[in-house]
Amino acid sequence: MQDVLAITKALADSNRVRALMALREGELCLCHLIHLLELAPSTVSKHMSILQQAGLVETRKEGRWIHYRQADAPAGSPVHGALQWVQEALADDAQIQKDDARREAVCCQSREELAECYRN
Amino acid sequence: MQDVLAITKALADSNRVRALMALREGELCLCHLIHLLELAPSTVSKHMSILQQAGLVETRKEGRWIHYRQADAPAGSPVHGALQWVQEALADDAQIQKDDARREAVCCQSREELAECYRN
DNA sequence: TAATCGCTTCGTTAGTAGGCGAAGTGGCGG
DNA sequence: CCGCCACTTCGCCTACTAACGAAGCGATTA
Repeated sequence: MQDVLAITKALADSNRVRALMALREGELCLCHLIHLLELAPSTVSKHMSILQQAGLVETRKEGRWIHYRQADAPAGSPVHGALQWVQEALADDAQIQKDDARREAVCCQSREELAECYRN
Repeated sequence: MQDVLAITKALADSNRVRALMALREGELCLCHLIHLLELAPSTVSKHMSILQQAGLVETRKEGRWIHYRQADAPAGSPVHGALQWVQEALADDAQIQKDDARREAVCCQSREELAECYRN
């Protein structure tokens, strides 16, 4: 029960759902997600931590960057089912499509542009 | 997005999940659910209203009783997918199995026993 | 038609969750 | 090894949510 509730609670916030959907087509590091969601670094970090606790997201450390990706849980597991469900349910969502476009732009930004969010 | 969030928020509370799972094998009226969850009538009413708003449950009015049942949403819809997912994820859950046993007992209770929750 | 029944709505209270900025942590580069 | 960079943790504030009892509402029963 607790693991299921961790998943549903993680999915019960629009910013976390947007972040999770942004990871559909490959991994992103935190600064990408900060730009995508337009929230403070500490806020996004907390959101990703909640997604990770629920098992929906995994991380990969590369130097001082942390790359987030959707978890590749075994088929039939609650996490796998939840990821399948949310992606199918939001395939045509307007906000997600806006984010997809923005994701492209953000990924093309230079390291300097991405780092601005930490300095201001 | 909003409809998906309504579903995940509805599923992000253990009492609502328990109520929803109790409706797997047929409809129940509010007094049954009150006994099952051991909460105040107003609280259970609110929970069921949230599940209904999310489209996860439907109601049938019969006299002064309101029977709740799981929604039979079309296959492929977010609601259908969510119901499938939660039932698969919690098939072997300990709390749900306890509730299943309790459900049997509650359904056998007389109308007087069921009505006590409104009087005390 | 008056009383009762099953449920809902209202108002309140306590606990939780999301947001931010400031300070802390650990890995890299100069 | 000193400072910087990407990220996390902490402390605080605001807003929301779950819980309850009391009062209200529509439908049935007496």
